[in-house]
Amino acid sequence: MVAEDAAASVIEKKTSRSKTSRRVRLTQKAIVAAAADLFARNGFGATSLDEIAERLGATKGALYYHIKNKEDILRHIYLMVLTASEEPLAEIAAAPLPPAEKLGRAIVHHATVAANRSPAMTVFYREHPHLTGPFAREIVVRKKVYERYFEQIIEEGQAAGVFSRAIDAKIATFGLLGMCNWLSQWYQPDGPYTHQQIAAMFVRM
Amino acid sequence: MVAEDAAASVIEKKTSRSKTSRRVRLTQKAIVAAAADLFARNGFGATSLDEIAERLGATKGALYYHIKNKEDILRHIYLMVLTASEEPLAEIAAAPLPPAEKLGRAIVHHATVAANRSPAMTVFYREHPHLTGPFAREIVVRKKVYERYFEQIIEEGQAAGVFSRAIDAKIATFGLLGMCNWLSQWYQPDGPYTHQQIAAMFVRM
DNA sequence: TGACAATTTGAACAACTGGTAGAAACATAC
DNA sequence: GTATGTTTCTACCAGTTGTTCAAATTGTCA
Repeated sequence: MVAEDAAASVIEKKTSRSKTSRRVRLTQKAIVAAAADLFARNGFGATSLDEIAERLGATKGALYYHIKNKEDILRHIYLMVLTASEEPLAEIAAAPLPPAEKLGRAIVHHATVAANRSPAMTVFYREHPHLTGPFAREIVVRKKVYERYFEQIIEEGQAAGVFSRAIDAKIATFGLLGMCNWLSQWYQPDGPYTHQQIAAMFVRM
Repeated sequence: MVAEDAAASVIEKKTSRSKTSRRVRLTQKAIVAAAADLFARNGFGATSLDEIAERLGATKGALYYHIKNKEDILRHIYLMVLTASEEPLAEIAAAPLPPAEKLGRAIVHHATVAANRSPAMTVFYREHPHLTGPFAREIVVRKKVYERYFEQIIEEGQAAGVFSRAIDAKIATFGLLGMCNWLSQWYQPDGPYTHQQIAAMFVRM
């Protein structure tokens, strides 16, 4: 019944469009945002270009003026997430701060990205098998670089004697990232805690 | 070219099969296992029944003798994961142990499931939107029950004064589960650590 | 206004999808 | 051997998919 309602509203849009004789203004950004939402909800393989176009009040053919193909949309989602994640983390890692403070800020940053870009983030950690060619390899590399920042901060802390050496830095990194990434699966902005509060609890852990 | 090779090998199989006049023996278990692997790799929506049949050296039509439809396969994967997860955790939660020991065992158990049933586990946390009807609701409920066990153990520990009250039990649960679930994304059985060792490190965290 | 570029449409396409029906191959018991 | 029930194969259907493209529409600016 939800699907029927959605379909009905689209028909409404279409008829009102033909009345006012106005067409929709598409942008690459809007396409990527709508697609991220649908990919997160239904998966890349199960989302059709028709659905994406429908949500934007346009037709499938129009999409191809702004994007190369379906995978191209996915590529843009990955670039979006990466550009929002990498730079701030690199700054934190390079800042002249004690390791504990660095780690805290890094976790807050990552949790913020996970909470804010929720749909894109969900896609990011789900649909990488659908990326092909050199771009797929690039993403793997950049993901590893990203993880490496956390690892280095933890190693720094261990060398300085503020973090326990009982836990391997790699495993600790995966554990921390796992906690944060899992956020995008359950976090609701209108819940009892903000993502900053949650990040603070993670830091304490 | 990969697809062509695969197609070629199938033709080979078919001809050799008709030569030796032997057909494949299918079981529901084998179908579900093969499907879990493909779903984990390519996603539910992007995996066709032809591919599943191909991997088993059979044809699509034969699958339908053992399963009701495509979603039915997904249902079996979910039941597999749940039956392997629920009972042991319930036992741990009910055992007369100190909360710290309970939590440790629960984490080890969950990490073990995440590491062992890796493909099924990946599917479990990815493809729930493709479950429909009452079964979908049942899964949500059983997932929540599962999480509730962890929450209760933590609350127990907080009441006994062994765990810090600074962290909300719900958030702590999501954090711990996040760490473990993330395992299925990166854990390799031939890596430097066993899943027990990793679980032990998580417990220490 | 008119001309030219930017944008959208709508139809067509080949390939593929989940699902079905009935014939064919098999195993088992007699 | 035949008869019977189980399992797999082949061939097909109707619907959907990503992608292309000429034609139609809109925006822009002289």
